[in-house]
Amino acid sequence: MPLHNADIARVFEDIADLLELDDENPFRIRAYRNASRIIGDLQLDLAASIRRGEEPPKLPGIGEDLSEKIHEIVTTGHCALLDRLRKKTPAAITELLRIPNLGPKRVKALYRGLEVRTLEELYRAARDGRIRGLPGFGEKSELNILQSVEARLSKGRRFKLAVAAQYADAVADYLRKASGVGQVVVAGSLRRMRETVGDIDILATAEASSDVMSRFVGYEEVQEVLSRGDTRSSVRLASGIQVDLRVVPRESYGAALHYFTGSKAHNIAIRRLAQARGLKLNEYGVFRGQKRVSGETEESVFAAVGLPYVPPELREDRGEIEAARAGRLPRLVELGDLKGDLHCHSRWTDGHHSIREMALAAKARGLEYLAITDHSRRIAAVHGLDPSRLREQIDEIGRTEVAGITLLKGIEVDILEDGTLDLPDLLLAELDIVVAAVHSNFNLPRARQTERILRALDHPRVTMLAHPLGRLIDAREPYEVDMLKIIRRAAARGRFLELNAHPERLDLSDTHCRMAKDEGVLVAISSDAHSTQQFDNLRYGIGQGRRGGREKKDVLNALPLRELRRLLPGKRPDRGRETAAS
DNA sequence: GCCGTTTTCGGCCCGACTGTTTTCAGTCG
Repeated sequence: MPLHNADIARVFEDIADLLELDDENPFRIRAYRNASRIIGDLQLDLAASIRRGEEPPKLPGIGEDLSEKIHEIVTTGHCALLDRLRKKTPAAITELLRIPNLGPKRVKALYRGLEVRTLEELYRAARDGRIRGLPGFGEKSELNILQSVEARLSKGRRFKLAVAAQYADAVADYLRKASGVGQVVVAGSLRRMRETVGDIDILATAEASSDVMSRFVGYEEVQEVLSRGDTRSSVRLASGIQVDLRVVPRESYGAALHYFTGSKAHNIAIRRLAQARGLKLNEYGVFRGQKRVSGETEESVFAAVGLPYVPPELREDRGEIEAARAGRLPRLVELGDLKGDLHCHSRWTDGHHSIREMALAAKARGLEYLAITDHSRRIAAVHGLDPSRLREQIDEIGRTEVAGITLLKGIEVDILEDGTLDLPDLLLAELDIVVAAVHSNFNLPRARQTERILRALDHPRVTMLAHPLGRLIDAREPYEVDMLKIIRRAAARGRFLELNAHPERLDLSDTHCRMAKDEGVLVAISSDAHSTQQFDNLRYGIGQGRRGGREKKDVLNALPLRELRRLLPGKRPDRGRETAAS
C-alpha cells in the first residue's frame, strides 16, 4: 500500500502521544507534534519523492533525526522508535488523551492504579466509582470523566464552519447587548475560516463593571457551565458546541484578538519572534519589561515583531511568517471581488427556484453574470437534463432577460465511469460553461479514478472540474485520486478547478488550492446554489480560497465577463451568448 | 528533537481555571 504524508504524520503523532505518557522531555514531544503537523499540511508527496530517490527539501522543524525517521518509515513501512514505544505502553491508551481534562499524568495514574487502557474500561471504572479513590482524583473528576466519555462515544466533536458560524453570530449579538461592553468578535478557528471548528471562541472588551460574563453564562442556550472566571469562561450549548468567552480591557484588544485567533502554532512562532527582540507577548499586549509597548490593534502586534498584518486565514504557521517578512504576503481575494458565479441549479432539476429568480438573487448580491448549470440525465433522481430538455432550457435562458446581469448557458455534466461525458459533444458545444462532475462510482481504484477525470479534462468542451475531491464533510470521504496529476492536466489543457462553496463540501481543500496556485491553475469559487439564499454560501468559499492563498487574479469568476470569455475552452474572444443561443 | 544577530549548549510561549490540595499540579487553549 502506498504511503502518504498523512501516514507519516500519524506515526509522529503516535510517537508524541506515547512519549508524553513516558514523561519525556516536553520539547522533544513538541518536536514530533510539530513535524506531524508540518508533514500533514505538506503539498509535496514526501513518500513518492523519496521513492524516486530525490533529496526532500529542508523543512523547518525537521532536522537530521526526523529526516532519517521519515526515510525509515517510507522505505521500511515501520518506525523502530514507535515499535519500541508500543511494546512499553498499550497503544490504545493514547485515545484516553483525547478525553478533555485527561492529560498524560492522569492517564498514567488511571493505567497504573486501575489498569484502564481503553475508553470502555475508563467508562466502567468511572461508572463503578473506582476513580475517585485514586490520588489526585475526586468525585467531581470522576463525574466529568463519565460525562466526557459518554459524549465522546455518542457524537462527533467538530462542527462544520457554517453551522458553528450560526451559533457564534447569535451568541456574539446577544453579548453586544451587555452593559459596559465594547467590541465583541468571533475569533479562533472560525475567524480563520477552517472548514470545521471544534469550539467557538469569542473575545470581548469590557469595563471592569460590565455584566458581560454573567450574561454569557446566563445565555438561554447554555446547557452547562464548564468553567467560570472573571476573564474567561466556557459553556456548552444545547447543540453540544462549546463556547469560550474571553474578556480583556480595551487597550489589550489587538493582542487578545491575535492570541485568541490562533492558530496555536502561529502564536508560538510569533511569540518567539517577540522574544528574540527582547519583548514579551501575551493576550494583554506586547511588553518590554513591565512596560506595554503595543497591543491595541492586531496591526500593532505584528508591527512590534517587524511584520505586516497577516490575515487570519493564513495564520497556520505554514510559511506565512516567512512570506510576511519577505513582503510576499498575497493580497487575498474578497467576497466583493467576485463578478459572477459559474455553478448553480434551477427548478429544471433539483433547484428550488426559477432561472429568473436565481438571476435576480445573484444580481442582488452584486454579481454581473451567472451560469445556470443544472444536472445531466445520468442523475435520474433529480430529473437530470437529457438532450431535448437541455435544448429547451437553453432556449429559456436565452429568453430570460434580467437587467444588470448576464446569464450564461451551462451544465453540470456527469463524468461517466469511463471518463466520457453524459451528453453529446454537439450539444455541449452550444454552452458557455461546462462543469464536469463525478457523482457515481466513488470507489474506483486511485489510478482508474484519476484516469477517468483526466479524460474528462481532455474533452475540448469542458470548462472546469466540479468539487474535485468529491467529499462531503463528516459524511463521505474524498475519492482516491492523484490530485497533482489532475491539477497539472488542467494547467496543460487550460481548464479550471472549482472551489465549491457549499458548506457540506468546501471542495477544493486549502492545501490543494495552494497546489493549484503553484501550478498556475485558476479556481472558480462557485456557490452550487440550489436556492436563492444559497448564494450567501459564497462567503465560505471565499474563506477557503483565502486559506489557499488565492488572490483576486487567481479566481476565474473575479474576472469581468469579457476576460472570462477569452479563457473559455473553444470560445473565441468575441463570441457572445447570442451566438451560442442560435 | 530543533536551533543559533546571545548560543554548537541550553534554551524552547504564556496565562487562566479547576480540583484537590492546604500552596499547587494538571490541563487547556
